[in-house]
Amino acid sequence: MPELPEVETVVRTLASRVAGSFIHAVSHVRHDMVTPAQFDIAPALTGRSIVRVTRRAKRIVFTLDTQERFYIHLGMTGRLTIEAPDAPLRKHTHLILDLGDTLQIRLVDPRRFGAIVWLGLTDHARIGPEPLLLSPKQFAARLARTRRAIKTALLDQTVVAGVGNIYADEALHRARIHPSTPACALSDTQTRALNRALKFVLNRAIKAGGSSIRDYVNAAGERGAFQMQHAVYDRACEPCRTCRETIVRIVLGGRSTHYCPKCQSE
DNA sequence: GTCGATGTTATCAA
DNA sequence: TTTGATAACATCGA
Repeated sequence: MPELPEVETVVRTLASRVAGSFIHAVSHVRHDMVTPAQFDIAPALTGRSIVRVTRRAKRIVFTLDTQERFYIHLGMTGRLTIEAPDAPLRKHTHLILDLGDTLQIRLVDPRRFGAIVWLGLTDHARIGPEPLLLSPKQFAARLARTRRAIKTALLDQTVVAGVGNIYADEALHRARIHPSTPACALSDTQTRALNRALKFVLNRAIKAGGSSIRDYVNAAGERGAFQMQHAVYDRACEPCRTCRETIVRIVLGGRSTHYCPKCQSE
């Protein structure tokens, strides 16, 4: 579900409501979703205040009054929502932060591919740069280092951090690049086009509140609308919105990949 | 009931 | 070192 635009939307809908809040209690902790493995997250959070909520790649980062931090990753099916304490408990609720009489933050994640990661005062492990802040030159240099298919390289979080299956396909279509092209074989013109396309698509998706294909909702429980604007993702066998050619679905690096054979010829 | 698919990523082996 | 395959999991639809 959640790639950079979805996570950004969750952060935006969450931050203003919970920044400055005191954490009264922590419950429903699913301990096998917590990293480090034996870390007891509840006492670390209880009695702290949330100073701010920010995004790094697909991670929702909470900074506490102690300057310690933790982040939540939503995996494929995670939802992080603001709820009233008396709201019915959804199945697969794996964390509840009690922020007072009227406010809770709840993590619901059926597949449990998400994670609750305590950082403390340490930094994030090494992941790639934010795609929205990346210069064409930096972008080209990172892509030149790998021979994998460009689609696969875009999904590698150490190359750029935050792009997932939807926005990789969408950006490649916009840049008119075939997803199987080796990353290191892209021309200067192509890497520049892809850099621009990636930023354009991500910014557009953020404006639309993200893509809701199935589970994704923002912190207020609302769906995104960007799926209405998808050029190729989840549109196999449908006509390309640019040229009317039929969109094709293939599997690349184990992930379904959608492209237009005419706009994105090899 | 079975099979294959789903927006992610850590881990392992070649 | 790099990269491809697999597993972690629940749910839905054919």
